[in-house]
Order: sequence, then structure tokens, then C-alpha cells
Amino acid sequence: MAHPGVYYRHLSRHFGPQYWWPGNSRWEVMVGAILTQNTAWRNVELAIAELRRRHLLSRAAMLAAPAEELRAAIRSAGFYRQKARYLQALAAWVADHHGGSLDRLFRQPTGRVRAELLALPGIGPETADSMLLYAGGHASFVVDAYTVRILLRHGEAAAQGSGDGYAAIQSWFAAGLGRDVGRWQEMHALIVAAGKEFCRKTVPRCTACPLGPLLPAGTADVGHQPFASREA
DNA sequence: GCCCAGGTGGGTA
DNA sequence: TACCCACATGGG
Repeated sequence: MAHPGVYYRHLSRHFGPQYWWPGNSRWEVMVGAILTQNTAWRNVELAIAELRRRHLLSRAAMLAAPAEELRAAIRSAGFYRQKARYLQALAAWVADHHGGSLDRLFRQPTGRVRAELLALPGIGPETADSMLLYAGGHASFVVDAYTVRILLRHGEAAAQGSGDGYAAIQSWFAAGLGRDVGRWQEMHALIVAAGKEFCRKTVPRCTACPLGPLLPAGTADVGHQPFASREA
């Protein structure tokens, strides 16, 4: 189990196609990326449905809407005050700096887009990479809590107190996924599927995991702490 | 009632 | 750099 391709093969065979990211447009994907922060996707779906019902899902409408109304619409996704602020900041920034064109934004080099997104409030590494990978079609791998947890339990990554663990894990996948961005998209989606089923915090061990038995929870799982690959 | 969910930002030593 | 903590709803 020393190559991302092995993960891909096992998980793909077990779960099949994931059809990610759920969303009808690039903007909707970006909205979902913010709404899902530390939030179950089910609650995000409720929020997006409510945004659609109120005709607030478009960038223009979201930007023009009173903060109170936007908050009410996304309430089900939790953290609704800050998320409403983040959404409007993003919408305003796209309008002000890219002429309201996501084409223009994502036409830039990956590193440039990523830096710009990270400079916005409420957009950290995972959210930026989700937007890049699924809204922009850029090869920027998404490292989320499930990714970290799975790699830890399978001994691929070691907890480390210093350094940029996110980048280390990202590089590990990037080096082994090839050029097909669709494969990058599928890889992350499969990891989330596996995480939800086999690698929840409350699942101590599971011999049915398609990647093989998981280590007992709590032995190496340190949640959101930084990580580095073993050779680091 | 308690734990968890596809994180991020701000504060402290 | 390395921890803390707030942020908030809905489901198991």
C-alpha cells in the first residue's frame, strides 16, 4: 500500500463511480465548498435547496441579497453567519477582480488561482483545492479529514508536530495520480466515500474496509493536526 | 444528552 | 510554531 494507484484501484472497485462534485454549475460547486466546511453534506443540500427556492443561488443574487436573508437561507448548513459573509465576499471578489467571470478566474495558472482564493476570508487549503479541482478542473488534490485519517490508520502518513503536512500529503497523491484530472476528482470522492463508511471517528476497526483492516481508532488518529509523509 | 460532520480564523505563550 | 477556542445546525 505505497502508491495512490493502489488506493484508487481498491476503492474504485468497491464503491464504483462517485460523480463528484454534486452541483449544477461551477458557482454552485464553489458555494457547496464553503457550505460543507465542517458540516454534513445533507445539511448543505438543504441549504442549497433553500437558496434555490429563494432565487439566491446565482452570484448576482447572492451578492445583492441582504445579509439577513442569505443567513436565513443557509441556516441549515451551520456557521451561517460566517458562511454568509464568506459567500458574499467571494461573489464580490469575482465581480471586482475577474469581471464576474469564473472562466477568467480559472484560466490562470493553478498556483495563481490558489493563492488568490486563499487570500479570501473563509477559504483555506481544502476549500481552495475543492474549488480548483471540481469547479476549475485544475489538478490540485483535496486533502480533508478523511484523507488524513485513512492514511494514518493505514500507516501511510505519520503525525508530525511541525511542517506543512497538508502539502506533504498532497504531493504524495499528486506524484502518483497521473495527468487525468478526472482521476484526481474521483480519487478524493472515493476517499470520502471510504471515510464515511469505514473510517469515521466512531468506527474503531473494520475488517471489511476495501483497503484492508484499519488500525484501532485513537492509536494514531490525531484529527486535524499537521502531518508529513513518512520520508519527511 | 452526546458525538459527529467533506474547516477556517483568531488569540495566546 | 503549537495548541486553544468559537463558529451552529441536524442526524445517529
